[in-house]
Amino acid sequence: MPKKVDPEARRQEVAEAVFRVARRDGLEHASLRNVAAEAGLAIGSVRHYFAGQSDIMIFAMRHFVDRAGARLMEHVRDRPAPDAPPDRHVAVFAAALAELLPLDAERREETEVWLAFTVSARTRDDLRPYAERLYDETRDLIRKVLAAAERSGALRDGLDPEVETERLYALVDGLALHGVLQPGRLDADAMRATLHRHLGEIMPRADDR
Amino acid sequence: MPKKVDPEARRQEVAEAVFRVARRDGLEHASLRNVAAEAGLAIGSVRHYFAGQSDIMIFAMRHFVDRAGARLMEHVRDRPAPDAPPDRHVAVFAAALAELLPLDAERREETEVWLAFTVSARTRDDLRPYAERLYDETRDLIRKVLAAAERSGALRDGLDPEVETERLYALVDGLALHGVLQPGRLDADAMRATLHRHLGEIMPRADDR
DNA sequence: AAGAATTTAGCACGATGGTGCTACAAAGGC
DNA sequence: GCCTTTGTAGCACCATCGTGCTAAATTCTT
Repeated sequence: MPKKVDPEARRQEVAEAVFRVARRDGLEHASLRNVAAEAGLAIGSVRHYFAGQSDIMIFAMRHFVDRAGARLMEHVRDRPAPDAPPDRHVAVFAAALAELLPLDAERREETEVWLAFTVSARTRDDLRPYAERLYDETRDLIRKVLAAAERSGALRDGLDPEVETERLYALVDGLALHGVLQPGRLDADAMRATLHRHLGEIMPRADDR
Repeated sequence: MPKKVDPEARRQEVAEAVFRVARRDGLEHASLRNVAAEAGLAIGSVRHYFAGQSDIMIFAMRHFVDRAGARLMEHVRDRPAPDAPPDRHVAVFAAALAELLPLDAERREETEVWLAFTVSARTRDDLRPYAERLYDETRDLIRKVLAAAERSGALRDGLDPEVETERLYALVDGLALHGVLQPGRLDADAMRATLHRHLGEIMPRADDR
């Protein structure tokens, strides 16, 4: 037998190459040849682990959604003790939401990949299920953040949970979109300031202006 | 001479064909051949009005930005009399911002095209200037909306204009993004409700819940 | 009616893309 | 040492794409 190779690890390496190409040149340039070159592999080698080109895309997107989704779920676990002061809660909420913004290099990369895939999925049936899953999971995270805020007493009274969920979700994704598309006009500090402004408004005791 | 043809009108027809292809199949499928077929023209015919493929893209995006920008600017003109009641002002603001959301078929189409171009411009130097222009113009519209709200007395006191501009802008674009990418999960009413919720918060007298 | 310019049509070439298929290399079991 | 399995490499084919170029069709002007 040849070199022992973990096929799953190989596939993930290829997926990483897809991400790099998508970020640098756009997802439309993630051809078999370009991806193989980016991964430092021969075309035939890549094809040994994937049935075809669309399988690469599907795997890459699934891999991305899995990773991002898992990391989001960690934030649902790592919530502070119920009797912690509201300020502490708000800080944890802000950290969870910051995970969705391109605030540093790593999260910028992830946001760029997210945008490429999620937009592509609009016109690609084979990718849409994963985009929907990520959308639902993210929305769920935000809903849970708001629910936790309410339980901890940090949240303002009289807010409609559904509307506030969509409002916060839209705000975060809008910031992410702007941060990725116009990096020169919206830097990390501005994104943070905007997010904190919003949180300060719906969680008045944490008004940190 | 052959049929008298207005070259500019022809170019715009081609641009419209680009929009249709981009919405249906994605901008990456807006090839010379596909666009020509969509426009009901022969390839050579299209090429008579454009120097090359990238010129088509550039013209199409410029055409889109011009149209969208002009329509946005109309809303800056059509503001109510300064002495109109604040509620009237808020209604006008909401109408201006609704122009940016996929609330009906026409604006949905426009939002889909906007997303395709604006995302593509991230990795295409030749399109980026137009994306930046549209970004700036839209941000300006929102800044002006907030400034007008302040003058009319509808806006809450003590708000930072820059932060509120970015917050409202991110909210609107986030809603537009979600509305276009997840049409089944965020309908027009939900978008309207979310926008009005936000406006009601920063313009307290128009609280329409 | 004739000529001329504009518009339309399309061939041909090279580049790039996905994919079927074959050939070779490597390494563990016998 | 040999064979079998797994991984690597790549050729060949067809489709699509942009583009240079040529040719035909059309209709206005004279």
